[in-house]
Amino acid sequence: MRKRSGRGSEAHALAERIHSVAIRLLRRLRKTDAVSGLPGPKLSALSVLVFGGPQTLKDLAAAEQVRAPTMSRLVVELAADGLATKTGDKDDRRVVRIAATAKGRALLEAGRARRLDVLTQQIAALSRDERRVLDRAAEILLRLNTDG
Amino acid sequence: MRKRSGRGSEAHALAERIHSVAIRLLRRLRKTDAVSGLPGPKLSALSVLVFGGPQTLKDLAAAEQVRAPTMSRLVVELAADGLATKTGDKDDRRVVRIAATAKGRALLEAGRARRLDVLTQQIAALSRDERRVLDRAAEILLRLNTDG
DNA sequence: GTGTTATTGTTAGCTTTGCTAACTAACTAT
DNA sequence: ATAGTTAGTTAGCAAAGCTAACAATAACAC
Repeated sequence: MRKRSGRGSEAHALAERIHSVAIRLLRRLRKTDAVSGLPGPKLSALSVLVFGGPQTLKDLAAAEQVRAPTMSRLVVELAADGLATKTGDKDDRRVVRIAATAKGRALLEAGRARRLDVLTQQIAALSRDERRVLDRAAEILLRLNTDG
Repeated sequence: MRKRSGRGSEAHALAERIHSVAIRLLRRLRKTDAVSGLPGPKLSALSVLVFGGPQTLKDLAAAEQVRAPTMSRLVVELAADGLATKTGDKDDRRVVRIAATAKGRALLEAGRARRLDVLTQQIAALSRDERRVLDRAAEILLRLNTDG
């Protein structure tokens, strides 16, 4: 065990709390998957397609921090459900361009809204100051995730 | 599609960002599981045992927001690794009291530290103000999770 | 007391999502 | 041309979640 003190131990304790909160938050949200009809990872990938535009499989996998075979299967399943399309690239015939369909866009909005409904309402009930704190925290964590 | 405006849409957008950040954070942390030797959910259950003391299976499942059969299996596996023990209750012979072993306690600390090492270092590198924001955010989210 | 109901935990079997290893197809460079 | 690199897929495995069905025990009703 490494010795920790001062800022180190403080950072460690904070890391544990954030870790713990994130686990419980996602477990809670997952319970609504059955209602929304689309599990979290697919919803998340679809979201990247909708908001980030068409992507290659590689980029999509990177954006979702997942390996290529994992994303390959997710995309096959999204395509089977008519939520996304796979199109060969003209210039480089190895790559597959993946895009959300209109049905995918529609389902995304409905699905995400329902999945996040409780959380949305809870957040709406917070004070303006508390929402600002959450907003800034999300920004900071996003930065940490991307810097990697 | 429900119409959203004002505080509603703001809350919805914030909920999406938090959701997204949480997913990516945990995916990132999971990559170190192989190193720590113990996957996230087991580490998390062990943590509850260490910090919350011996528990029945039902309480442990509830604490981890997981169904009984899921926790049952996790506990069997923890016990197989010598990290936890299962003891029959004297008064009510249906219940099983689950406790962390010394080995479990030791591994918990080492494992969690390693799992959270990168995050800890990143947090330590933040400004004091940023750490305060994360701390408050964790507090708020914890409250939302528990109120649920 | 005896029969019914509720609670605790387990077993069996399914699903989803992640991985690595091994492969094909296609592009790049020497 | 030949070698190496890159994009994606396929196959097969493991972890972790679930429901349904069951056994054992406790609690309750009468």
